[in-house]
Amino acid sequence: MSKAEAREGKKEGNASAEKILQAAKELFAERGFAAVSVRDISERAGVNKALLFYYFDTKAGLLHRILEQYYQAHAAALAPPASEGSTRVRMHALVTSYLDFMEDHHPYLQIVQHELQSNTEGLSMLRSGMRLLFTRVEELLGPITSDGHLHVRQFYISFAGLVITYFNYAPVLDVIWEGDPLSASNRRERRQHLHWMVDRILDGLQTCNPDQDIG
Amino acid sequence: MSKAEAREGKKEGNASAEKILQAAKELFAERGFAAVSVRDISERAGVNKALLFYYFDTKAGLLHRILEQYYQAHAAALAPPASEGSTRVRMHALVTSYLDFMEDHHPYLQIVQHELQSNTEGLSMLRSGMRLLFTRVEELLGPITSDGHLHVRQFYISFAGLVITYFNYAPVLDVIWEGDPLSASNRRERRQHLHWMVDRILDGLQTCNPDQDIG
DNA sequence: ACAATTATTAACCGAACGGTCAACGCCCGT
DNA sequence: ACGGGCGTTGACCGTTCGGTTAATAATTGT
Repeated sequence: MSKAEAREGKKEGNASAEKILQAAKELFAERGFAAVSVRDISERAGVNKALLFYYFDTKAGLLHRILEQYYQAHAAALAPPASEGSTRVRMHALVTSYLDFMEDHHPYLQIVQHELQSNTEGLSMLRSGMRLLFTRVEELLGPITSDGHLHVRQFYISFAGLVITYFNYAPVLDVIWEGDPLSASNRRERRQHLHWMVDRILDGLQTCNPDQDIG
Repeated sequence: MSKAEAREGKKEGNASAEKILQAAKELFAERGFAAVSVRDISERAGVNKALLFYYFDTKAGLLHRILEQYYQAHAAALAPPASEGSTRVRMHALVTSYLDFMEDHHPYLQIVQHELQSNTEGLSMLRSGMRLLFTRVEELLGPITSDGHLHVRQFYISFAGLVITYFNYAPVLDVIWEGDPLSASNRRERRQHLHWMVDRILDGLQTCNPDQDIG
């Protein structure tokens, strides 16, 4: 066990460590892991550069810690808030909580997107986070899809894509949208559209077989 | 006009320049712009490092050139292949050609995703590329959506998200899929699902008003 | 009060970075 | 045969990188 790992356990809530984490979250999201230097982070956090290595062994260790926190929070946010109600109601609740988390943790998606392209060890964490959401969708859709679990994975990645892409492409959507795509009214419009999409998909699942051949 | 810009015009098809472009495409896609050094690129291309600055003024200029090529190719790929047929048929054709391009130009999406997070000038190119695809979707869906152009932008980003996300998350989908998500059979399964989604959405557009309030 | 532990700092390190430059081989028109 | 571009090279430059270290300030247990 390294010094920094031991430090994590004891002094989790240290003020300087928190400032470093916050600064690193922002910078990794803005420019990506490789484009951010430890000097950048320490300067924004207002602490000495060496402190970063005191609390987190390496620059990569800092990212690791950040992703860990986010995945934990994401898993908690997707914990069954109301396991009552119809599949349709629970599906809408799932999408809503997914959207809420994205809006409340803006750097999260950007860091994940960056991590997706650089083949680091962080991908294994992403996998386990994904598995959780997949399980939830499987619970909801598995019983009602025509051939059970075979196609749930398709719906899973489709739902995730519908939610994620809007935030992912927000920096360049301003040419199509009026004003900031992340403004309150535009986020509301997006929410309405997504819930409409969920309903159309669930309608289709109840009346059709997704196994048709089109081309 | 810089030396390298002049060079681009004259000796576009130079063998060494092409080797550099190819190596850079691969590496930028694998690790992202910031994580790749010009030494990495020149080594994979098998040429001297200084040649990179001879043909492209800077490392950023090289990325610029690559994106330029890809956007040109993407625009061409989405050119109206068959403007005949019903909205439904043309919509399926659009999704098909989008999928084709993604499968044929693997580094493209990865480079774009990286560019999306780093606020470089390259974003303006991304915007113009986006506008083209949006115009196409607008032609197809505008006339049949209940309140015209107001919601087309929502469908646009939704369709794009459905197509893109699968490739974007491919590196971590292997835990949910069996085998490589990019294998021929798995790509075929994804295509079928997407065409089914398109049909369900078009069904909904013809019978419903997307303006309902759900929350 | 004081020793021990913890937190913080400035100075420093070798390596790698993007980029420059003078020179060299090579082909080609004359 | 030879002079002039073009393509190519290795050696070099200043800067910045992630990371270390020894010393010091602050806090804590007794």
